[in-house]
Amino acid sequence: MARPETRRSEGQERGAGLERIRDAAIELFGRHGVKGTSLKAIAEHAGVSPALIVHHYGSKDGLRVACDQHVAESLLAIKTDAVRQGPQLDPVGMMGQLVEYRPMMRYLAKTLVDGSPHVNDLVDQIVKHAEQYTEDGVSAGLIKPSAHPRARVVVLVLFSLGTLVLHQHLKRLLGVDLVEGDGPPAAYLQAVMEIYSEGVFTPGTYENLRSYVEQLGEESDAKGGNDERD
Amino acid sequence: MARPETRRSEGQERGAGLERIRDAAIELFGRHGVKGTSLKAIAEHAGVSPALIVHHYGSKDGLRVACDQHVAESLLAIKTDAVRQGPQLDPVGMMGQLVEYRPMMRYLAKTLVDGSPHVNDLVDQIVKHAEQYTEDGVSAGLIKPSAHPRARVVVLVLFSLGTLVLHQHLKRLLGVDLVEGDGPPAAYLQAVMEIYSEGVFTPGTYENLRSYVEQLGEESDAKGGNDERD
DNA sequence: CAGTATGCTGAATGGACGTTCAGTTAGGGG
DNA sequence: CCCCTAACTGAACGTCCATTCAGCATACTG
Repeated sequence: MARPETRRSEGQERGAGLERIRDAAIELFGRHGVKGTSLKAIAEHAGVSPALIVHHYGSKDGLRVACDQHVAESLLAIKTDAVRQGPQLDPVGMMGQLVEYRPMMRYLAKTLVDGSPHVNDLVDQIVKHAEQYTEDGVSAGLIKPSAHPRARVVVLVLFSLGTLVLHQHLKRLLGVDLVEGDGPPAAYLQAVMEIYSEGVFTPGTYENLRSYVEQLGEESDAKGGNDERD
Repeated sequence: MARPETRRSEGQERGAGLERIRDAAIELFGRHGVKGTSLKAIAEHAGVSPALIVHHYGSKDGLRVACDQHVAESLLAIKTDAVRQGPQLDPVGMMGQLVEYRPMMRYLAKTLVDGSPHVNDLVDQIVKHAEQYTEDGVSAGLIKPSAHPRARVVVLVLFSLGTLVLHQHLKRLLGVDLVEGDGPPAAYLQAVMEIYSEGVFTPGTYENLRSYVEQLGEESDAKGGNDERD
């Protein structure tokens, strides 16, 4: 090779590596999973050499941690930020509509399952946030009070995150894409809203199940295997 | 059926390989994911050599397909089988309590995300099953009728599968383990039941959101294209 | 008993991967 | 200008992995 004045072939500048690498990693980790993505692939996607990634992040795992942190911070920032979505029916479900955050949503959907500390922190804070949000809703008379407030919030958040994780199935079964769709996932939101508004069981069923479930509660109390958190 | 008494090194019998290998694979795939499990590890866990796995299943992917099939068939069998659990509040959530199926639950929880044809089929059939089950419930007056029956069923199934997939988080946040727990996941079931019985939103909120969500439905029907929201 | 199919293995192969390293290029401050 | 630092690379290394292969041992068949 001759010695060109600018060695970067196409518009690539020196020093833009760190973020570019991290974003490429989030993109590919989100699409093919961490184990399914090689440093070489990330390097190509970012227009750098594999060695540079290690130089910057120490190791593949170091890069993964950096991605975790960045995704957690970013998503938490816009969550805390504002109620950007009108009524926040299903915050997590709606967030995929914000185009800029789609790669992070994909990343979340993939990494929520193999559990890293930072992603766990993110989930914890989403729950915490939802707890506050729910309490406010109860005070404002928008949300019904609950006999098990914390458990309800946790379950609601996991419902929401769960459908995000399983968005491929939602797409296949309902034709609604939480991550790639170009509009609000209407059919999904309609169903969710109906469930959360009207419930699913009839009042009679409620009464029948109540005794059964309360009995469960007593059993597990007797066993003493339940620890309250925070 | 009588097996000859050939002693292998340590209690291992000849010819017991196929199932033993497949079960070991389900166990390890479920614990560490498919990409995170080597044939060597499976071989050791099954007490055979890696070569034998390939001999039987052709390739790692062949083994994976066999696992998919077996898990799908088994779980579908007991689902179709009977209502073994008293009131089937959350069939998927409760199924992990059946000790014999725990490895399969773990396997499901891991592989639901990276989507294989057989697992997709399984999900489809669970939905189909739930659709029937729900219709019956409606007829019997136990379950409220829905304006979007199919969407509601899909969402309910994905809620259930979603919490299964995220069972580690449920464990961390609520101390309830859907897969390893030794009793019914009481706190989880209580919350689920409350949500499904009473709903979450107050009637007033319902009315407010109704117009919003129905508007979504119209938009997606008309499909105008870009929607900018502040 | 001979022959063959089958369960099974150890060793070898080739490729992919994460990581290391020596060295090159550019930039900025003295 | 020189030197220091930091970005960056190609090549090499060692490891792990899925897969192949030749061959052994056992069981079945005629």
